[in-house]
Amino acid sequence: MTDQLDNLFSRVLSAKIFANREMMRPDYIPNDLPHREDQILRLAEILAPSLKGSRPSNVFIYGVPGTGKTAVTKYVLKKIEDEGRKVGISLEVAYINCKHDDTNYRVLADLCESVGERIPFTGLSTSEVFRRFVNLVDSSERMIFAILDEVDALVKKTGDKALYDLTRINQRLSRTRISIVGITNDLKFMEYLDPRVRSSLGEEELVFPPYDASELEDILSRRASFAFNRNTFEASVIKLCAALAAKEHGDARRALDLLRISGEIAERNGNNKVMEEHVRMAQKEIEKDRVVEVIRTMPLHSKILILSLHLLGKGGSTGELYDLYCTLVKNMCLEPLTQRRVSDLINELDMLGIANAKVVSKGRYGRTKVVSLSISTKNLKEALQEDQRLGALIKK
DNA sequence: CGTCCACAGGAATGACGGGCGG
DNA sequence: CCGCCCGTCATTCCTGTGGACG
Repeated sequence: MTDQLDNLFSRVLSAKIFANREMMRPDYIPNDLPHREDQILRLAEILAPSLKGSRPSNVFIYGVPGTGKTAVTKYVLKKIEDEGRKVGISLEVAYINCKHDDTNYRVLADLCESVGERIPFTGLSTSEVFRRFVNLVDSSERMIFAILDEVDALVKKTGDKALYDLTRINQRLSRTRISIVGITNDLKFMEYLDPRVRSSLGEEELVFPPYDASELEDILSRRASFAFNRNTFEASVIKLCAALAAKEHGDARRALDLLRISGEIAERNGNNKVMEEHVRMAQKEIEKDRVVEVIRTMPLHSKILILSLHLLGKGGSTGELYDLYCTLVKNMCLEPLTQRRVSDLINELDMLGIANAKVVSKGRYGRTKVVSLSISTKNLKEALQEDQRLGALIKK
């Protein structure tokens, strides 16, 4: 054992692939954002009036995941903050990820906290938090930027009340000004909104197009030239990562993850060069980790449902699936959920990409949803192995 | 061309637990 | 400690519907 460990340590220590691994992490904000010059300029243009003490327009930013929306926003606001400090204007930036904080309450609570007020995790009414926020913020003169990242998650879940309140907040403030930057992955997001919110939130709009393969390649090679040591990767590796990510809607985050994990795999294997096969392994690993992690943390009934899906083999109607699920549940001496609830669970699985669900009409023999599992048995096994009873039921 | 199956999926409501102010 | 408000999960009841069959 000691030998093996020594061996491992020496391999890790002698690995010379990464020069600066931090730069490959998804939350790293680089100093240059290639192919986003237009957006940077445009956003800065919109927000710059804050430096002269007037309230900039609210901005709305669209773009599919991994197109640099968050990075550009953070980058520009950081520059503006710096500049504000120089000219002696107090600017505050509240960054809120609405996917993580997807209730009106938590968004407000986060806003409060970012201006320095501790708010109980729960317990107060939402309007009380709102009132506190207004009072606090207006106690002195300042400019606040509220960045609502992935704001579509919030609205889809709880409606646009919070947004409405926020857009109207300026009318209740006498000294402080708030400007809202909304970021969304959903291009049709505006349709969900109340027209009043739409017009005040969308004073300015900014679209981030997806990166194409050559842009991704450029981004990757720039980043890699800092993060990796010299001569540790082939140009073809970068090309492959870019191509794979371009297929996933031009997601730069995905591309960077892919490259980083490829590097890690190469390092783990004791190679001193990243090869194409490492990239392919990395892609499998990313997918596996995602799926396994998601399933592992699911509630029991969802797991049983997945298992039923697996046992059903190649697709089945909700009716068949529900029957199988019920017998499985009863065998475990549990009460089955209603069909209605299961229907929601199926949709959830579909959203997560674990299952495929498609409504099919069979004429007068009804309408149903044909569901099938879209993950490999191997990954399923790994995800369910913690639960003996479920794991044992997996087919060969 | 109307019927009618086998569900989809919306709305309302309830049970429950966490966490606060008082 | 109680009462309040919250979010989450679940149930019940319900209306809607694509298209093969007759």
